[in-house]
Amino acid sequence: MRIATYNVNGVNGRLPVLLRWLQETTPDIVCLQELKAPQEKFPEQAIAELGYNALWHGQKSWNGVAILTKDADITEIRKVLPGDTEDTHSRYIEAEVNGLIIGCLYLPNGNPAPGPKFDYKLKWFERLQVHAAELMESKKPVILTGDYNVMPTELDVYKPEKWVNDALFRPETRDAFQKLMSQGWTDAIRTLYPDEKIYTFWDYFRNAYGRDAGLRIDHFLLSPKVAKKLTAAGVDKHVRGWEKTSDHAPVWIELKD
DNA sequence: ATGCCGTGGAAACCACGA
Repeated sequence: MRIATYNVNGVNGRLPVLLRWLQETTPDIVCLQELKAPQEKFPEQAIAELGYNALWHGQKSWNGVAILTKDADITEIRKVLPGDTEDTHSRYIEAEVNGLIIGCLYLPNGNPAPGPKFDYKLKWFERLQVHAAELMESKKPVILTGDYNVMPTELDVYKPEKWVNDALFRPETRDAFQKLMSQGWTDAIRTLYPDEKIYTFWDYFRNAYGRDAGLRIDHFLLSPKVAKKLTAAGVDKHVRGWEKTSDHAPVWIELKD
């Protein structure tokens, strides 16, 4: 079974790219972030024509997350991350698919840091830690995947020294990610490729993709029951080279049945 | 050192992204 995550950076603006990638790789479950579309503007029919059921939580202009399943039932568990009734951003959606719990997240960027946006990022991270701990305690098979907006280590940044004061790489951010990991989650890509330079995002300008000046910020966190089934993981890097493409590339894992 | 590109939405510019 293949599960993928993809920050599409505008689900309607990138629809041809999304559909082409879905047809090419036919993942069984897909998590999308940055829909940048209100609930009623999600391209449900075009996606259904490729055989995908969908749950989504849209928002006008910004954010927005979705979970797609190919030929499988999908049951909504929640559409908001618990812990702050004042939070209006569509950044989390969670569903059950064939007994598997899928949490699809778009963690706040947090720049400029320090400042209120960075405070929001760290608070969101704390809420994620609380919720992730509950999921871990449930002993169920759980996948928490999406755009974490965190480079966990220096290996995940093309020029670490240039990013130390950035909200995606500051010590507070990396500490929060490590604290989450210490609950017992497995970083799928880094576990299979402990020493390789692997990126999931390249800026649009300064020829970042051509220079491979990238970041690894889209992650798959697996609970122990899922980690045991992990057989492969990777990045569909070539998709970043397509016309009218997102600045992120899709990331995927393979699980044995 | 830098939003240099790109999106969506409103209004021919702005907020936002990493």
